[in-house]
Amino acid sequence: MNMTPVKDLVECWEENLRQNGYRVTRTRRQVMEIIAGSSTALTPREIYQLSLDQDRSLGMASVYRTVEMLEELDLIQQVHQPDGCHGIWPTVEGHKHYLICNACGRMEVVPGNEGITEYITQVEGQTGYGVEGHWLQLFGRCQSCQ
Amino acid sequence: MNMTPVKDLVECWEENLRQNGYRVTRTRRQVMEIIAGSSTALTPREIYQLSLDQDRSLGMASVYRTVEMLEELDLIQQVHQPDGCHGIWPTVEGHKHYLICNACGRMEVVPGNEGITEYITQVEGQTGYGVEGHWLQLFGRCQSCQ
DNA sequence: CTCTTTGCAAAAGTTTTGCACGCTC
DNA sequence: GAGCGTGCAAAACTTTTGCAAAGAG
Repeated sequence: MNMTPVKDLVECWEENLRQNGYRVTRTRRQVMEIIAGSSTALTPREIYQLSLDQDRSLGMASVYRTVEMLEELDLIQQVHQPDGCHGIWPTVEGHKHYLICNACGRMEVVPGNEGITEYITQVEGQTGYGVEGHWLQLFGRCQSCQ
Repeated sequence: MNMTPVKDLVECWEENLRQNGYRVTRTRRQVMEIIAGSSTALTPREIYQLSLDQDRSLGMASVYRTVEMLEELDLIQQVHQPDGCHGIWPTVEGHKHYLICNACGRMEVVPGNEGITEYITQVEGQTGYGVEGHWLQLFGRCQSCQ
């Protein structure tokens, strides 16, 4: 359901970096490719570990700094996983509904629908809150883990 | 919207501890009261800090151990907050829909509705996933922060 | 060539663990 | 009283920071 090819996503991010005055370096590209190419949400440590398989490995500090920058540009975000840990995942425009497999960790993005919008309006009326954003995560088993 | 008085909630937890063979100690009661009495989700450090105001303060290790035990018994759970940090919050039976104020951090629990259930069925049909659980968090501003 | 970014290593912060003593049951 | 639970301090791990050297524009 995540239709964007990795390469396009990384190129889009690189463009975003340039426009915001950041340089596009080998290190940053490496981090972006690992995040964009993963089917699970990764921790900084996992990004670092994955870089060890490549011809040039990253420094932990650079992973943290790059992740911080990407978060600031709103290109990635942290998601909460069933085990209570954070993971890093590309930001998706519009509704943020994630579908996460409890067995293999695979994550996908699913579109929202009007039912959710109606529900939010209903909650606003009942509570007096002004709802500015929402975030839905569904946990289950993907087809291959059933 | 959280109707359970703190005292009842803590008593219910204590009962649960006993039934599972855990002892009810002063330390554990103190941690439970802090968590149950908070209107925001707390980190272990915050629980520890709050205990410093009391006549007897807790050890960090006991906070971690008590939190771990309460999580195991499914009496509390970690929630993801707008700033990306974890916080500890009492588990609510049934649907887990949280409403969090972006300004003051106040958290409330809101009931679900059929719109959500329909939505989930729709996603299952479209993706082939078996959805076992879901988790909705709404972010906004509570009445006093508007 | 300038000035940002990197990797290393050290520092700061968080979480876990071992152990002797204290407190529930 | 028996044995679980506590607090302390040390260890393990995670995240941040300072700085000289490397690399992008």
